[in-house]
Amino acid sequence: MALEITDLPHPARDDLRLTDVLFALSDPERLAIVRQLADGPLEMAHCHLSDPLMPKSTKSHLMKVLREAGVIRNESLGRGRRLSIRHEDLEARFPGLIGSVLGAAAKA
Amino acid sequence: MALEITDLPHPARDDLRLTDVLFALSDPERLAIVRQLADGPLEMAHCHLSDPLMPKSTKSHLMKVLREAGVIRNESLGRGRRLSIRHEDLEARFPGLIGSVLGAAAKA
DNA sequence: CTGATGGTTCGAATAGTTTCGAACCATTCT
DNA sequence: AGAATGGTTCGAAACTATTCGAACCATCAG
Repeated sequence: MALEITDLPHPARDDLRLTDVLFALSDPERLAIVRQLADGPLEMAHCHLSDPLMPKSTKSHLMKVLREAGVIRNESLGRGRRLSIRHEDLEARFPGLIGSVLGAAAKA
Repeated sequence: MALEITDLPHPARDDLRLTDVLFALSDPERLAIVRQLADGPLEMAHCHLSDPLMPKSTKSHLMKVLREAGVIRNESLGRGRRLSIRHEDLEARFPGLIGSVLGAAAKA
């Protein structure tokens, strides 16, 4: 029996902290990831970064920050991972926030 | 003729960057300051921090981060300084953002 | 002018974040 | 089972942010 990497820890809805969410979204690379998820879940392998040569450990770390802040969900799917925005949880705790961030990010 | 500290540099509306704004708001102390300004401008001396013993250089630095991100305005007024949220500029560039952040911060 | 009040700036120490290779885990395909 | 694909974790180096004292600037009161 090993470490069960398959299920990564996600904070509960009530444990989401506004400042953590804002921090997670305050990095251009992470914000770009969230934008790609705006239209629905994506497999991590199909989620690009600005630099396609970026090592996978770096990409994984970016996802970790977003996940630990409660912005995204990261589930095992087949041999990869499926990423999605935690819309309902975010909306319940911080109404309108993710929408205005995505709206503002889209304009640029 | 000295350095004219009286007028501090503020970014122009079109130079505001979403990630900088989110970063500025991602610190609990800075977010608390912005909340105090939500109901209108305040003199810096009347704007409290969680720790009333915090040195003024630290307080000044927190204000600087908020100002350089374009979240607040910091104007000379009498012997002190008057702080205010740059509502119009923020609303023009990132509609709904500051409102949802303040709304979410208020619930707690 | 002098002193008191209110803030900014600078520099240095501390703390936290990011980056990335190496090692490892999990699933699928042959 | 073995090999390939897709991700996570760990640790160390590089970078960035925070904290705070000391020095300084600006305005007002006497």
